[in-house]
Amino acid sequence: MGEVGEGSDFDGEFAMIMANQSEQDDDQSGRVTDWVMDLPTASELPPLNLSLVPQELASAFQIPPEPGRSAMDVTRASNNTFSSLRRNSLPISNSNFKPFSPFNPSGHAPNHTASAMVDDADSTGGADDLDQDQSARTVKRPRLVWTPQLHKRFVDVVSHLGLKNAVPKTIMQLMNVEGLTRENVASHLQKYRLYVKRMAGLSSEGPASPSDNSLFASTPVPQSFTRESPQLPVPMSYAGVPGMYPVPVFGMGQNHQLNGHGHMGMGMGMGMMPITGGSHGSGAYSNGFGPGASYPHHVNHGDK
DNA sequence: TGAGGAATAT
DNA sequence: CATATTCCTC
Repeated sequence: MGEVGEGSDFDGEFAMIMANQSEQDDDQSGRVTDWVMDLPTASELPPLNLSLVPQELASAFQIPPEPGRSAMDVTRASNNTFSSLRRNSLPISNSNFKPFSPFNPSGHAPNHTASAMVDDADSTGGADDLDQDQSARTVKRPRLVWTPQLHKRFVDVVSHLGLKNAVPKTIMQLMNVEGLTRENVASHLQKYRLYVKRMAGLSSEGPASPSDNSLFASTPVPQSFTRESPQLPVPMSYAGVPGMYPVPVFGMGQNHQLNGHGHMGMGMGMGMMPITGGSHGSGAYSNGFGPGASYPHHVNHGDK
């Protein structure tokens, strides 16, 4: 008996990031380049238990005040949904909240939490056996859907890294979104750059096509990009709440091409919300989802 | 090797 | 069209 040396030692990076926020090192000598360390501490964590539903609305619908929800609960819920969406066979360990790995990114040894699992010491007779090795390999990931939220995070990270340092791997790491692969980011980045480039050329030129329903249109591109500024300190309070990272949304497995107008059914958003406290005028929106329709309409600052 | 990035593919 | 995958170069 004696298996599992490291209890929870998945991938270094992730662990590191989380460890940072966990540590109470207020050592901000002003040299910390890693804004990651800027992550809020446990005491600064946005109220997870904040009700997403306004009290008025809640009472109107007789919605009982949300039960105490801890980060763990939220995360767990997300994980639940997530896993059930893809396969539903991942026993969510309700021990600690951390970016679990629903599947491994690029062929990484699956960290066996080892618990109620049979230690398969290479079952020789597994010739035609059911390949339950669908853990990660052999199984194709569903298409990643870049929701406005995800994209927002993406833009935030990219803008903070600077166009120069914004490379897939780094972006992926800083986004720290479970399930996000380098390829995902690379692909998106490619398109994003294209968009930025195109926009830069038309900076203040050409009519803004009202058809800009593009995801990109929803998230303003940092001027530093369209422009050519070295690195203007564009402070941003990144609200990367450890433990409840936005779960990437996936579309349907394969076919389904969505015909021009009319929206497809699916509609699952992420359970995030308090990204960017809203002090900085970076994004502007903080809506909690964007499946069906969200952006086509401009933000209405409350009703006048 | 592995990663970035453009070119293709689906 | 939005992503994914491939291909090529460093």
